[in-house]
Amino acid sequence: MTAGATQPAVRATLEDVARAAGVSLATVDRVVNRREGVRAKTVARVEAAVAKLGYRADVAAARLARGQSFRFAFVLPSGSNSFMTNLTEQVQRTADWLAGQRGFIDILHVDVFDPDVLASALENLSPAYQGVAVIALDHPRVRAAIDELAARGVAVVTLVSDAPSSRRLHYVGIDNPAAGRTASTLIGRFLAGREATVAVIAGSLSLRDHTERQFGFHQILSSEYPNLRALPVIEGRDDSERTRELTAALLARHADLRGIYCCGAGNRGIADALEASGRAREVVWITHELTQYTRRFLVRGTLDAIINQDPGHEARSAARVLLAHCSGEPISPDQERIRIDIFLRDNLP
Amino acid sequence: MTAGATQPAVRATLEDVARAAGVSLATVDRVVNRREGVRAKTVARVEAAVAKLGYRADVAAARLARGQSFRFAFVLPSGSNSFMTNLTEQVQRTADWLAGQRGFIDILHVDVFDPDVLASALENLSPAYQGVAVIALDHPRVRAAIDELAARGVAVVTLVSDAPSSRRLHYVGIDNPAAGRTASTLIGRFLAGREATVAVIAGSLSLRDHTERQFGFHQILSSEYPNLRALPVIEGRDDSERTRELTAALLARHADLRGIYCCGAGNRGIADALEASGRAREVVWITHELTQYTRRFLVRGTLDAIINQDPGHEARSAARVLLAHCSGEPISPDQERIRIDIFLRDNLP
DNA sequence: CAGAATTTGTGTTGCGCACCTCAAAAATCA
DNA sequence: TGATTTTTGAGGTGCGCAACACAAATTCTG
Repeated sequence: MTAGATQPAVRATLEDVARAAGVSLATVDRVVNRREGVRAKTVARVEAAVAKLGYRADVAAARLARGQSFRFAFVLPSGSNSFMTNLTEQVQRTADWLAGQRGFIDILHVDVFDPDVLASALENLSPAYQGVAVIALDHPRVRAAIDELAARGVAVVTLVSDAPSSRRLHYVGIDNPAAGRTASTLIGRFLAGREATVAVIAGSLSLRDHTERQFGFHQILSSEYPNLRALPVIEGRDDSERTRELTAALLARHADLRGIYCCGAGNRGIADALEASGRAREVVWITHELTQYTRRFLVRGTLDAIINQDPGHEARSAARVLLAHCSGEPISPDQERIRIDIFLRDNLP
Repeated sequence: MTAGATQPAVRATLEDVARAAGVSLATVDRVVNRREGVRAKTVARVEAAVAKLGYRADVAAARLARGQSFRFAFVLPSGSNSFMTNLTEQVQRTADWLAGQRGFIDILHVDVFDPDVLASALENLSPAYQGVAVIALDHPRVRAAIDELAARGVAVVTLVSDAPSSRRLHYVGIDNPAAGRTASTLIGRFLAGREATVAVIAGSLSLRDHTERQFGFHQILSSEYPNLRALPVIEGRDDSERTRELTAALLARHADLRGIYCCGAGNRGIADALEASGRAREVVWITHELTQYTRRFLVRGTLDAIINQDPGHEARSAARVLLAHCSGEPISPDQERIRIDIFLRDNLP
């Protein structure tokens, strides 16, 4: 048995460092908090002592002494599909957790799909907030509102849907073109060289994430799977009934339809149409977001794979990024990277 | 715009609760920390005040006042493949993080594949540790060692590899049979009904996780894909060279070999053999764990999918579970559930 | 070398809580 | 009713650190 670097049984305090460096507490404080007025030589002495003792500030004590607290706003959609409901619940849980860390989250519900409404919600946000997480829209007014918040010193993170050219601090969400490519590869591989027609159903092509997904999807489909022919993208407006009708029409018109990629919501409509047509098993259907419904469709075999982003991870990540930024701490990029999950029937959580 | 429940600007303190309940600080303290000697009526009054003010103990202040610190041992394998190297690095990072929370992690390197060595390492562990995370072996002596630790009041979590019938507190790792089923579905779907032979390569069938994976794999293969014929499991001992030879022999002997599932290590050997045979593109190869090598094979197209467990998540989860247990806090199960990641070329992180 | 500027030391306060002691008040019992 | 037990209050201490004021020591300037 080999022991790794064994740590001291109890942590070193600022006083230990002061003693070891032969300086006073105040000087150590000046050094560790990077204040002015300490000679380079003394700084070096203190830093040597810090390194030697392995001193690390006790974050609990530091936060307590600083007495700082944080207030964040999460701007979420008011009209809600299953995914957004999940997300809201996860944000609520994150808020409970953060309340123990002197952080407060207010959840504001807004019609985030109307750029003007969203923008004015952001513009009229109470100045009490040090940070904002928002399901953004890639629209000039929204971008301007985000930039203005940033200019006021408010940390803004975009959640799930990005506003790439804005001055937001960070984007918490998946790489949507990559998600589309993933869907394409799954359909291409599952169809394994067979000649067929493939349909793409989006909620709306004015939503940046849907557009990016279908872009990635078509990119791979056309370059890697010449045997597959993609139909023009259909917009189901994330509405189940409308999506059902569109899907039924597609199935009726195209006897060789073997693949459906849905890059938005409205999955219940697709499931209904597929099951009614009796072709559920021969059509490879891939969609986004694990919900109680998509889970059921996947288990039943109507749905072949789910591409998912974990709302719990996203909520926590947004909170961590805001908190870290406001307390001047670094973030660890690979913990905050939101993965593109693929769920088959067998690896459902 | 609708506002959710807006929280008070600044948290309520114990004193606020005392004032609101019309009792003294000491009594509030007795109630919130569940000490003896308070009348039921008073308890109710205090709890009502707590609820009304939304009081939540400031974890920073509480930890500071309690002055408690924790010491955990992580028992990791000394001989190391890429996955274990990654895991060790992630544990190291977790240790850095935990050091700010009055938690200390010592990493002990042990030959975890020898039950006797592992068991005696656990038996001889310093009593200074309140918690242990261990890559377990499902073996009577190891189980006994874990049970003894648990009996001594040490919290034990198994990491990556479980010892199911032991008295460990928690298992941090994936559901291995489900991972095997996932691999089976991927190979079955990618081969899409074609008649073919499929090989399974394990490190060793005495490793519980490898056995469970191949069990799940065969379960689905035989029930769902009658067109696929599985060869007897081969043991590559997680050694690249040996695995290369075995794979080359398989390829030479079976002209209709179209699928390989590797549920252990030795992937470099498989890649070499596949590429040397010129059949890399026609054979569907699925393996475990994202490493620098498997990533390269996947991008190149030799490998078709990676089934992964996130070592960073596992390291942090183990630490969180130990910390929560030792401070009597609850854990949130779905944050601690380790997912079975599927990586294709397109959704690599 | 005096005087000014810079650097360092001493000391204090308070963050919110846990934990302790001792006394006072209230409830219970005989 | 008085004696006993139970419950409550008041108050203090310290955890490790940040933040500040002010004095002392050191260095630099003319």
